[in-house]
Amino acid sequence: MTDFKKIISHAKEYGFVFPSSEIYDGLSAVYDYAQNGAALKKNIRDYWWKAMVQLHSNIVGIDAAIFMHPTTWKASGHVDAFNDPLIDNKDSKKRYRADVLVEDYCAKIEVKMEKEVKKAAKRFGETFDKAQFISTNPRVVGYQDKINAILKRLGQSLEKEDLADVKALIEELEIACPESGSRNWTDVKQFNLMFGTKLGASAESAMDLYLRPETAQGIFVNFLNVQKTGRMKIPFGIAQTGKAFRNEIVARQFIFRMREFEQMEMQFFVPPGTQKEWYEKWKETRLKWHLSLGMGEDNYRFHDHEKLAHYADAAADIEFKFPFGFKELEGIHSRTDFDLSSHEEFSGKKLQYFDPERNENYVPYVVETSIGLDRMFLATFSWALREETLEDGSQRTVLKLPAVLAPTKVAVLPLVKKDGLPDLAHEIVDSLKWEQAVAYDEKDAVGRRYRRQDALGTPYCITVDHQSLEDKTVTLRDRDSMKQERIAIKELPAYLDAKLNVKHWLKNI
RNA sequence: GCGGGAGUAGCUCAGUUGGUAGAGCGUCAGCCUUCCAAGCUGAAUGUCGCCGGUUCGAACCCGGUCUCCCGCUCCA
Repeated sequence: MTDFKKIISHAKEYGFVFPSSEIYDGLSAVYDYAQNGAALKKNIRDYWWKAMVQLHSNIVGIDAAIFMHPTTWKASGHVDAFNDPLIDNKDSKKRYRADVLVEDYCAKIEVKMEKEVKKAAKRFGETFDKAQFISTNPRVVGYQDKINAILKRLGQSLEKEDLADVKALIEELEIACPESGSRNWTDVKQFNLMFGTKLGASAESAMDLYLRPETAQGIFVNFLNVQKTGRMKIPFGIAQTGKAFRNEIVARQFIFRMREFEQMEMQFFVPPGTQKEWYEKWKETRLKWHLSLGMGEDNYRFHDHEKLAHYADAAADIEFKFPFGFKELEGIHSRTDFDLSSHEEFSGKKLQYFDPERNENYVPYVVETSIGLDRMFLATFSWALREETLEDGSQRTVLKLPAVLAPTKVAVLPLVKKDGLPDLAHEIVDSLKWEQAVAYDEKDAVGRRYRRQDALGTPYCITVDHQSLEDKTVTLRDRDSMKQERIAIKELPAYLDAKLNVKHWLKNI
């Protein structure tokens, strides 16, 4: 594994990833995919789409808009979950969610209250009436009233977005930083992780909108449309790739966490009660997809969530060993019927499926697979980049991308640029370009051209020499082994197809 | 958001006590034709991140600002 800085500069130098608007000093946590990066990204996307949509007769793909009706985000829980009031402690420099600080404070009172109840239980023994005690003991009632008052005030302040009062509450309760014990707080600031924008050109008639923070909701709101028009029978899936946007407080680590990013998602709709087995099945299926690329079993691991999001009854990540450690690459979530039920509630429309086998209507349960395309790009790119020391002691930089994903599959190189070799090379380019991404290069010594293609991740180089003119054969050089073999020009399409066709890569999935 | 470090050619980096910029690699053109970078000749490319200040004079000193990296924090 190469060091992270090297990866970033290689991505820039060889036309994979550029900082956005670089001539204006860039834009924080926004990057552009360049000529080779866009090709690699597209190949990853296609590889996913083929595995998920094309190879599954019961999964279809859609492309929902980035803008959605604002109520969508109320139903999904994002308006609440992605809106955090945060406060910093000036001494410890730690940041907390202001509401959590207050809630933790209440939890402490509750602990005291329980102690009181336990003590009483001991004292009264058999005759202890717990409910009676809680509702009549003045000290316990006092605790309860206090908790209720605090939470009520917190709720109201958050509702009104009265952040000054949230701070006042923290100060009045004399809540101290758990780390430093200090009560030296900053003001409470509201962080909204969703990007807001306006629909409508004139200010008065404009409607507040959000750029979608996840693509999943575009699938949920279309659930019934797809089910009916596609005559889909449960279990079935809807897949989608597309951009999502999050106003991360800290977005960093190159393209790992960007404010604008692309997701590849599939929501799989199943009968209630069967979600657990489908969850396990998709965990396994998705891991197989990753392993099919040959980037090493040891570089992946599952991480099961202890703490679950508001919509999930089970969740796991597939983590990949990035240059900065194991990090989330893909999530598999059992989302229950939370989303569809919530959309039913907010829209007043039924989002149910009639199951002829069960002879009943129900809101399906959902198992989601969600992978970050940019993260997959970074995983692939960082895994592939190597500095190799060869047997003769010389060095080479090589990008060992899985061949099926490489931006350029074949480079055709005339050994020298005379004697008609370029003409034959161009003929070969023209014959191959319908099936493969092909490059042509005649500049510099052929060894140097091999190294150039190595750095770009091109898996095969075809060299046209003088013998080629006589017997219509060329040499074919393999990027990883650097070995060459002589092959007839007319055999090239079949040879390349055997190495590069997606079906050979995905056959075990 | 806090703390630390850094921004000079496409990349990696020099640049002395302030005197208006260099190297290596890469790129381009040509020569040479040789199957694994670093042969020869020539060339292009910089408002020294940006703005302001001090100074006769700023890549260098001062202030501000933007961006990137590391750690903390936050997030799925």
